Amino acid sequence: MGTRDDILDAAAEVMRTQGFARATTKSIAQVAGYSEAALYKHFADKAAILLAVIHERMPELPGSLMELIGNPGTGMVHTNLTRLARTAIDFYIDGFPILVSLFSSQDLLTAHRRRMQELNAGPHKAQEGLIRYLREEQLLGRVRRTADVEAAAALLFGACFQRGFEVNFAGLELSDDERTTYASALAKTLYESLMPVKRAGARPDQRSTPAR
Amino acid sequence: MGTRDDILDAAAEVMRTQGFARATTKSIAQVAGYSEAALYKHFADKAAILLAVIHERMPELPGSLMELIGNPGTGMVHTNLTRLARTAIDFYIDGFPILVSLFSSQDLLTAHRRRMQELNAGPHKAQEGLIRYLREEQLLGRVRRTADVEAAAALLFGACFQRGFEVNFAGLELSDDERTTYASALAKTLYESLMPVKRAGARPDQRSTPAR
DNA sequence: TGTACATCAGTGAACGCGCGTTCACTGATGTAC
DNA sequence: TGTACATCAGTGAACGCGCGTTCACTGATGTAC
Repeated sequence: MGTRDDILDAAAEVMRTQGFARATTKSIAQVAGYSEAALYKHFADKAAILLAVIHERMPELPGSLMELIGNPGTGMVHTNLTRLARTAIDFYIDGFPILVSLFSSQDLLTAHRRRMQELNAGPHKAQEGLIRYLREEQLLGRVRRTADVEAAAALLFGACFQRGFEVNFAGLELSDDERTTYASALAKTLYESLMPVKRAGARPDQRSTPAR
Repeated sequence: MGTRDDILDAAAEVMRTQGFARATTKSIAQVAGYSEAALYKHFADKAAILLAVIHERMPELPGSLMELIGNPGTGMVHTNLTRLARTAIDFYIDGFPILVSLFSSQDLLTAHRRRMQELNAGPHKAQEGLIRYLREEQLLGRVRRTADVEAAAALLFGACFQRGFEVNFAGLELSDDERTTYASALAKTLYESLMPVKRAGARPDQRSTPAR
């Protein structure tokens, strides 16, 4: 492990369980099991600790997701979306407290923004990945040509994000099953707007587009 | 106006522009144009100020929305959803900084949760409103019987919520037009999964349900 | 109308406290000869 | 192998500062007679 990791773990835990306001050097040091002075052997100041937590202790939308998205044409679209939603729900539930702690301090937010820009990273990257995936499925004829894949991606990730908020807000504990069920419902409903073969009897978007 | 309102306005502004960490009694008093001591003539302590901001200065999902939703069968469903999304986007963009400041302090979050419970209010209420609206449209045959209206509501509000996050995170300024365009894209894509007359040529949910 | 008093929104200055940070120090480990 | 010194992770105690809060006070406004 190492002291540095202990400190980051402790800071992440305090932020998650107590909130930004209680994430003091004292409580971080106490949870980590070191003196406050020890923090300053490893970090320049408190802001550096918080930034490091945000960069190094945010859960990741794991590689498996990108793998999935990197292989369009395999599996059923609907199933792939379910798996993706399931992953995103976990990500947002776990990451939400740390993510929003950024808004506690404008300075922190600005520093983080700059770093994200330099790394060309950020939460939007996952969404772009999904958009790219859906575009490729469009080319393969497994997603309707006229579908607005950007809107679809925003809907899916947005619902997962909001679920993360709600869970943290209400202090819920969701079982694996509940998460999967929710992911599946989202993916299924969304997929109904993406399905290729379809005759719209009603309002807009009448062009009938044969798949492929 | 009155002093109390001045104080709440000032606190809301500081929270929005500087974040929770800088929302000190000093800066609130300064922005409000009163002494710090004046705050304590109107509020028991600082926590009471922050809670009052959250309760009284959060934007509202305005009555027009509930009105809209209270009158199913009028207007086109797709148009109604666009209007709703547009309202929700404004709401979340403006309210996000204040909403997430709750997570800065566990105590604040707990106090707010209790109060919301007592009032039987909260952000989920809007979502329930949309669900109820969609159910009525289902009865009217303007939304497919087999549609999962709960998932649909989660998708729509979730996307608006996340947009609020992104805008605040990146410090964007969205014009009215951009907001409307975004709302319309979301509503349109979602509506495609809700449209009543439809023959699915592909995977799941094959029951062909004649409207009404 | 004038006088005496009550009320009350708001203030300036001070309070103690806990914060982030620094400092001189310790003691374990490594290294040179 | 033993001795002398260097390095470095970690500490206990102290630091100044800014925080939230309180206090005795002011001065404008209202009220009784």
